[in-house]
Formats: sequence, structure tokens, C-alpha cells
Amino acid sequence: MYTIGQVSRLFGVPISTLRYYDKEGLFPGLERSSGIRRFGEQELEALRVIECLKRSGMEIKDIKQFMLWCSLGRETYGQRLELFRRQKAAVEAELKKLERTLDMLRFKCWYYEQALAQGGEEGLKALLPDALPEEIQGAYDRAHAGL
Amino acid sequence: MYTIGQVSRLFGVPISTLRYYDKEGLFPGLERSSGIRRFGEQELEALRVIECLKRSGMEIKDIKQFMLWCSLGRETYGQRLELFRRQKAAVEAELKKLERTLDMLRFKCWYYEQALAQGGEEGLKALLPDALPEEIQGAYDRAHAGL
DNA sequence: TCTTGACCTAAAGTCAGCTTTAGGTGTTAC
DNA sequence: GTAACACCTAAAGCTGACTTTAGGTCAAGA
Repeated sequence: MYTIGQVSRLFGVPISTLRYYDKEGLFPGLERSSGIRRFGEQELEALRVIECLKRSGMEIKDIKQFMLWCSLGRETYGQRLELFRRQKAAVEAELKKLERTLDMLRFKCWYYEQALAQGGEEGLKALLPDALPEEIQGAYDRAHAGL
Repeated sequence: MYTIGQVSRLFGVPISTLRYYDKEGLFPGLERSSGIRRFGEQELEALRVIECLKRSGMEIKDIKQFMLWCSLGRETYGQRLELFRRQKAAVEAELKKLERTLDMLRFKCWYYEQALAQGGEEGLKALLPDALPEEIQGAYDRAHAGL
């Protein structure tokens, strides 16, 4: 069993945030002894899931719904599975968008390296949109696809 | 040249957002004819870069700084390159975190598929933390690494 | 002429997710 | 016995990124 301060250090999450999560109902079965919160293995796994679902773009109130399902037992396995499948698809989509973002950043890095080396952008602008060197044309194309 | 409404439809960005960006100084050289904004190729590329930098986690005020550098000419190539390199590193780090998030989601999907199939979690909990089937143990380990 | 639609401004409002503040309890260390 | 910690609560405050509101201009079509 851990105190709020120990969990805070363990996960690198501020104490105020843990109290906020608790107030929002994210630790439905959290025990207390004489007013003090006692975090067990269940709450640690809940916190891992909270961080995961937050990173996947889910809002606190929807995470609360999930935690509620968890405390309702086997009746809710179906809903929980559906939720994780939805978030999995969301993260896969986000990964694709981030890959295109990275393509743009790769292109811009290359562009300013060239601009610095050549002392200007003129020669570079003449290569747009489709006479770029092979190694960077792909990144440019993917970053500019559809607009 | 495009009006604000055309750009809005083209990029799928609300008109109010485009005006907000303009007010925040994200289109430093934006022209107007009798009060009406005229978006040219430069502003379209600026908007692509805005979406890219936003997705990479940058704040509006820092994007404004970048746009300012762009309007200052070749003196600022170095700063611009540095900025893109920094954001590239940030996105690469974010991609790694998202991969771990995805590992957690993969594990949870598998877990609830099993729970549904078996009618309960008991048999499953006995496999934690290191007796899981090969195909899912890796995802579990990566998702739970370091806590 | 009048009304519809696309544009404009300044200022106030909204929302999520915390964080801070102000005040209080209970236990250990000197 | 008093000071330093680690915990507690309720409520107010903050931040960033928009969005909405309220009111106005201008041009084209019926």
C-alpha cells in the first residue's frame, strides 16, 4: 500500500493531480485509513490506464465511465473491450498523422540546411514542387498531400 | 488569391480560427483589399506549417515567433532550422510514447477478448506479470516498463 | 428596395485539466 | 512543547485555444 506522496514520486504525477483524479471518480474503490488515501496495486494499474487513455486522447469523464465499468464486474467486459478497440483505432490514426507531421519537419530541416549552405532560398524554390532530390521528395509529397 | 471562406473550406479550419490566427500574428504579410483578407500561396504554406507545428506540440505564441523570423529574411535561417530540429526531436519522442500507449491498448484488447471468451478474469490474472502467451507478453512488458 | 450572403471588428464567453490558496489535522524529531 | 512534515478539504484561479455574440459594411439578385 502506498500514500499519495509515494505514488506521486513513483509516477511523476503531482499530488494535486492525484487528488483531482480521485475527486473526479477515477479511483472508485480507493481505500482510506483515518482519512488518508491508501493506493494499492489496483490503483497503480488504474493510474497506468489513466495515463494510457489520456495519451490516446480520451477525456477525464470518459475515463471515469471506464473505471465505473471496472467496478461493475464481468457484465461490462464487452463495453470495456469496445472502448479499448476504439482508442486503439484512434491512436493508430494519430500515429499516421504524426508521421506526416514528421515528413513536414524532415522537409523543413532539409530546406533550411540547404538555405544556410547556399546563402538563400532562390535556388531552392525553383525545385518546388517536384524537382527535389529523391531523398526528400517523398517527405515533401506526403507532407503536402491533399492541399 | 483566396478569401477567408475559401481557405476555411480548403483546409477544413473554421473561419473564426483563421481570424484568430491572423489576430495573433500568424500571417505577418497578409494582404487586404478594402478591408477583406486576401490569402496567397505564402499564407497557404504558412497554414500548412501552423498545422504541422501545432501537431508537434508548439504553442501559438512560438509559432508567431517563427512566422516573424520568416518575414525577417535570411538572417534567421539558423533559428528556423534549430526550431524545426527541436520539433522533429519532440515528435520522434512523442511517437515512441504513442507506441507504448498502443502496446497497452493491444494488451487490454487481448485481455478483454480473453475475459469474454473465458467468462472471467481469474485465469487471466494468474498469468500476470510474465506467464502471458508469447504474442502478447512483449506488449505487456513494454507498456508496463519502468513502473 | 430590400434581403441575402460573405465579409469585418472588439469583446466576452467557454472548456478541459489542472493548480493554487487558505485553513486544518495528526505524527514524529528535537 | 513546538516545529517540521505529510496528509486533508473546499473553493477559487489559471491557461491556451478557440468560439460566440453583437453590431456593422458592402455587393449582387428578385
